[in-house]
Amino acid sequence: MDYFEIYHPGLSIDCVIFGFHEKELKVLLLKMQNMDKWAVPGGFVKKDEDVDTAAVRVLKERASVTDVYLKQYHLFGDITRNNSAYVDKLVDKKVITDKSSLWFHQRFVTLGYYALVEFSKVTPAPDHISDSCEWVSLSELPELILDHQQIITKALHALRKQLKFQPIGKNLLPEKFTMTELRVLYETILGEELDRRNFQRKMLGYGILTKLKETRKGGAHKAPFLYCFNEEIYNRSLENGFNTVW
Amino acid sequence: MDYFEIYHPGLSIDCVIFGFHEKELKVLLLKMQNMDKWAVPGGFVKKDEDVDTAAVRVLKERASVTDVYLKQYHLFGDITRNNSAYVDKLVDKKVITDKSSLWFHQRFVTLGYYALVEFSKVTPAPDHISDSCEWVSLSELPELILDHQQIITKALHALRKQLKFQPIGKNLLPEKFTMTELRVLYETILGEELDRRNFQRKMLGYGILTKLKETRKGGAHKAPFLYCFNEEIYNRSLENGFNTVW
DNA sequence: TTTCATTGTGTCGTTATGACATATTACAGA
DNA sequence: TCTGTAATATGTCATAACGACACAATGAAA
Repeated sequence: MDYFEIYHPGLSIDCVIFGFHEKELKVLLLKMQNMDKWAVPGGFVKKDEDVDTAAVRVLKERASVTDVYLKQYHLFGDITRNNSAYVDKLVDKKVITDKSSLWFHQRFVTLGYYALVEFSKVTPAPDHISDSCEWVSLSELPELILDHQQIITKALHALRKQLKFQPIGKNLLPEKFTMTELRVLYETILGEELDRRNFQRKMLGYGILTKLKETRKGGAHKAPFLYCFNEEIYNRSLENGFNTVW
Repeated sequence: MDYFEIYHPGLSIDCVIFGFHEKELKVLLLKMQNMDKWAVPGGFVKKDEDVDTAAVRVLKERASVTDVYLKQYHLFGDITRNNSAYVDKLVDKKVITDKSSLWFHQRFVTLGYYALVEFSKVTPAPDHISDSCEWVSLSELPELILDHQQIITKALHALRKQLKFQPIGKNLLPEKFTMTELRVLYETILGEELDRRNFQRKMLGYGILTKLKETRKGGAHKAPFLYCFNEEIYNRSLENGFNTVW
């Protein structure tokens, strides 16, 4: 494969995939073959491809993830994000061929996207250049290549900022969910506890939720009602934002 | 000049420079030599240069603007932003040489920055490849090259979003200003009127302003007090944001 | 049947907000 | 010098939003 023919030079894409499970925010990470460091799924932009399209493709190719909320949040373009040493190691471990190392030795800027996906809909599977693919808690991040730690941190901050004035949850929760599950999602992203009763009042005030007749049985306690998002109002709020803040 | 030697391939930078004058939000535009369309000041990223540094350099080289608030807001990477036709015209008009046209014919993605500057501190002056440089009202934008219209529109939206939960004004207003001047700035950016009295109450509530003893005389009316920003609290609010919204 | 954990709903005092009234004052013109 | 004008400084008031918290309801387990 001749990278130089196919791909836009010096530009890569990295996708921070967020999932929510067991009261924790997780990211989907890959481990390169024979390497001991992890990475966010990434890839390159084809010469005749929109960058947004490339991001969707990368998600699909490298993490088998489709149908997600995907958002461009930052271009990482510091000169210090040099991967020469790393590339040599990749060549050494035969993850990439010596011939293609010329491509990888270029200086790259990388465009960061974050994706919100429903945890249960993703079956982590390594692609042909990774030997593992796993959900990892944000609190237990392993050692990451290059500046991927920073890329994840900045994605989280961007997500928090978005949460402040836009609805969130549609791609992180199953179709039906309880108010508590939604609140715990907010608490997890924000990293702080929210009052159960006030949260409900405020959230219902936005009108983005539809209360269902069903309840979720199973716990040794009163069965909570299920909710789903009102697509129309949800999407309108995504566009216009709330005029309030968490 | 051999662009291929010096610059990072396929990556450009465009800076939307906002200034505020006579109750209007303006942007600084350049007109290329012998061309009838205008452009936002832009440039390329050197191979050994951080993209943020490149943005600062571009501002300085092309618009003689220094000491500004500068923020990266979006990478424009659609394949439709093709400039082949435009480049041919540039060659035709001898704005660029035929030799360097190879560089310009590449597909480019462009990184958008917006800059906030104090109107009076800038003396628009065309650089060596432009034949004019002017402040232009957002409401009276001339015909622009490529997708520069979209680049400006998106910058304005990003600025509005920022305004919603961060202080703004330090780089758009002179050191000392009246409450009315600050409010009119907000009104201009938001595109809506705000209640004079409620604005003052809310703004003072943030604590980012220091009321001065001086007043601005000159009008046939009560002289308004002058204010300046409390640097420390202003900067802290820039970091953390307000927990409220305009 | 009792207990427990968690949910549904409501209250209350405080603060923030939007709408608006009134007093103040620099300058212009009589 | 006095008065009118235009804009500012400051305050009031009713309402809405918010944070803190109380208590009843209910599914399942003991």
